[in-house]
Amino acid sequence: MSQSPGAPLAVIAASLQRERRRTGLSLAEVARRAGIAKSTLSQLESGAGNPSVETLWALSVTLDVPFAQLFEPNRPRVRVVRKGEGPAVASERADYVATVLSPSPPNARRDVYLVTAQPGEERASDPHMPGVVEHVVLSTGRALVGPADDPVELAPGDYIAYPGDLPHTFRALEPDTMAVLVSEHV
Amino acid sequence: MSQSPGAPLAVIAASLQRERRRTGLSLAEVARRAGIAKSTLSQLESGAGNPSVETLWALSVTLDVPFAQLFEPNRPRVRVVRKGEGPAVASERADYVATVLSPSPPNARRDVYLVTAQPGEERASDPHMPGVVEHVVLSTGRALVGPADDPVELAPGDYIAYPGDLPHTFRALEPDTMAVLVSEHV
DNA sequence: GCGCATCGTTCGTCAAGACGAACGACCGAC
DNA sequence: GTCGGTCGTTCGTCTTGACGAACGATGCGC
Repeated sequence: MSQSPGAPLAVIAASLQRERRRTGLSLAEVARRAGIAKSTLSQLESGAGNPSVETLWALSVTLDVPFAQLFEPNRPRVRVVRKGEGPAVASERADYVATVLSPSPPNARRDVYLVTAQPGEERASDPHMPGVVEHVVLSTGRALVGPADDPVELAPGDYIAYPGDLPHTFRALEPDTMAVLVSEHV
Repeated sequence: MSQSPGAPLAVIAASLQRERRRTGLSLAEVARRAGIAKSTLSQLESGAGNPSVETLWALSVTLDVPFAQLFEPNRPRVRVVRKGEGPAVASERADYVATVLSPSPPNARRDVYLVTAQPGEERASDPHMPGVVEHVVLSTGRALVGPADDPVELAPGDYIAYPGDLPHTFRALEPDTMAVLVSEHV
C-alpha cells in the first residue's frame, strides 16, 4: 500500500480549507457539525494523515459540496472554442467529426464534444468502458442516435441519453448535421 | 462521528465487486496490484469497515475507474426528451427558457439544459454556488455569453466555459437563439 | 490419486486515525 | 484591567483499519 499513486492529500487539505472559508464557519464549528473531533479536522486541513471515507463524507455533507470535489484542485477560467477550432477526435471517417470542447478534469470522466456529420454509412461505436452514459442534443439537421439495436430519430432541440457501454450509433440523415455530445462516466 | 449520514459503504462494496468482475481479475490479484492486503479487500467487498482514502484511491486506480464512481449506485437507461418537452426552469422572463434535459445524479452536480432565448434585455445571472462552471455550446442564432463583465459573442458551433460562481450573462442577439448549457460543479 | 499454486475468508497483532483534554491566543463584555 | 467563551494546535490514549499468517476450498499438472 505504498507503491500506488496516492490520493491527493494535499489537494484534500486545500479543498477543506477553501470550502470552510467559503462557509465562514470556524474549524471548531465545522468539526462539531460533521460530528468529528476538531483536532481531526485540524490535522486534515494541514495535510496530515489519511482520513477514512466516513470522515471525509461527513465533511463533504457539512460543507455542502459534492464528495468528488474535495479531490479536485483547480478552477477553470473562461475558455472559448470557435466552430472549426479545437482538437478533433481521430476518426477514419470524414463524414463524422467530433471536436473536443472540454476534456475531462483529473480523475473524472466527462467530455463535451461538438459532433458534425454528413449522411453516409452509419457511425457505429463499439461499447465504451462500463458506466459511460452519452447525452446528445441535436443542434441542426437530423440524425438517428442511440443504442445500435434501437436508435431514435432526433430533430433540432431533441435530446437523448443512453448507455455508452453498449453498442451505439450516430447516423446523420441530413447534410451538416450538428450535435452536442456529453460523454459522462457515472 | 456517528451522527451524520454516512458514506454509502454498501454501495462501495457493490461497486468494488462489480468493477473487479468487469476486469476478470481475482480478489487476490486486484489487492496485489493495488498494494493492499487481500484480507482488506475481502472485508471491503463484504461491506465491513470504513476504508481510508488512500486504500480506496489505490483501488480506483487499479480498477481503472473514476474515484467518484465507487460511490454511485445505479445505471441510467435510454431517455429521450423532445424539443419543447421536459421541465422548464422557473423564469420570470418569457424570452429566456431553460429546459432541464438531464438532472444531476446523486452526490454530484451537473445538469444539462437546452436554452431557448429571444432578443430582449440581458439575462444576467447572480453567481451560483462556488465551484460551478458553465459550458455553453451555441446551436442556432447568436448570443453574448459569459462573465457579466466580459461576455463573448457566440455563433453556431461556438463554445465557451466560464465560472458560474461569478456574475454571468446570456443575451440573445437573434430570434430563436438556442444553446446547450452544461452546468457542472467542479 | 498427490502435490503445488492460488483462491477467498477468518483471525490475531500492530500502528495510525480519531478521540478528548490541555494549552496559549484571541475576542468581547464588564 | 479581568473574566468567560471560543478559537486552532498539540498531545496522550483508545479503537479500528490494515497487515500477514493460517486455513479450507479449488483447479491444474503429473
